[in-house]
Amino acid sequence: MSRTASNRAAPRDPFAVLGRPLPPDFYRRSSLQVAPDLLGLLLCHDTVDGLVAGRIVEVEAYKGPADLAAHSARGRRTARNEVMYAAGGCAYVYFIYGMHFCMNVVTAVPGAPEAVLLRALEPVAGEDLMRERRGARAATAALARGPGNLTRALAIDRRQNGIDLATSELRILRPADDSFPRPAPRDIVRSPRIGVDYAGAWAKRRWRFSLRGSASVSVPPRARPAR
DNA sequence: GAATAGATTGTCT
DNA sequence: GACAATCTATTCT
Repeated sequence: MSRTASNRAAPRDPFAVLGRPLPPDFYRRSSLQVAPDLLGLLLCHDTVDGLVAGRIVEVEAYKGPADLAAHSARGRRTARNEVMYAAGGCAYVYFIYGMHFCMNVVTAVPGAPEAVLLRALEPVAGEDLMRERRGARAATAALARGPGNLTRALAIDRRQNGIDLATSELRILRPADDSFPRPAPRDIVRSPRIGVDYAGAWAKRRWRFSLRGSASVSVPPRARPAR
């Protein structure tokens, strides 16, 4: 067959084998609705070093202005969190503790400052590159366990702040492979968010969502039973 | 196994 | 000047 014209014309899409982007409406909902729906999807980053992808297994919803744990609490709007006020579907990346980046998915409609923090992935592609970036000879399940480790394993930093997650080098995809099925509701665990004790009653809300049984979830969702 | 401290800097009061 | 949507190693029990 010599029908190479169309092949030549089509730009190579390194993401195509992994899955397809989500439609804009997926992100234009409350962070409380989007958060559990992100579980099982793929976060992928294509850089000069190679393509890396992981299955999202742990997230947290932040819903300003009411939510006092959110950067947008009480309607706070600064240069740092400005992108939270944009339309859902882009990345919000910020620097914390002098050494870590955290990545969020902006949700809801323009003007509603909501986001979902991505806390952990199970490696799916580019495991060697992830391990190289993490340095240590870490276990596979731990390569992107925890928000700081996730951004480091995927080489995510300020440069990705505000970019579109459907069209950029950093994307979220619905997996094409049947070996990554949509998680059943009973496999989604709700628990309080991590590291927001300063937010009082808001810290007790179970706005963390994780996949039951995943070895990559950062903090065991259930407090250890006392015995 | 649980608790603690140190690293290190952008952001906001 | 205080502190943060963290991680790791170390030091207790």
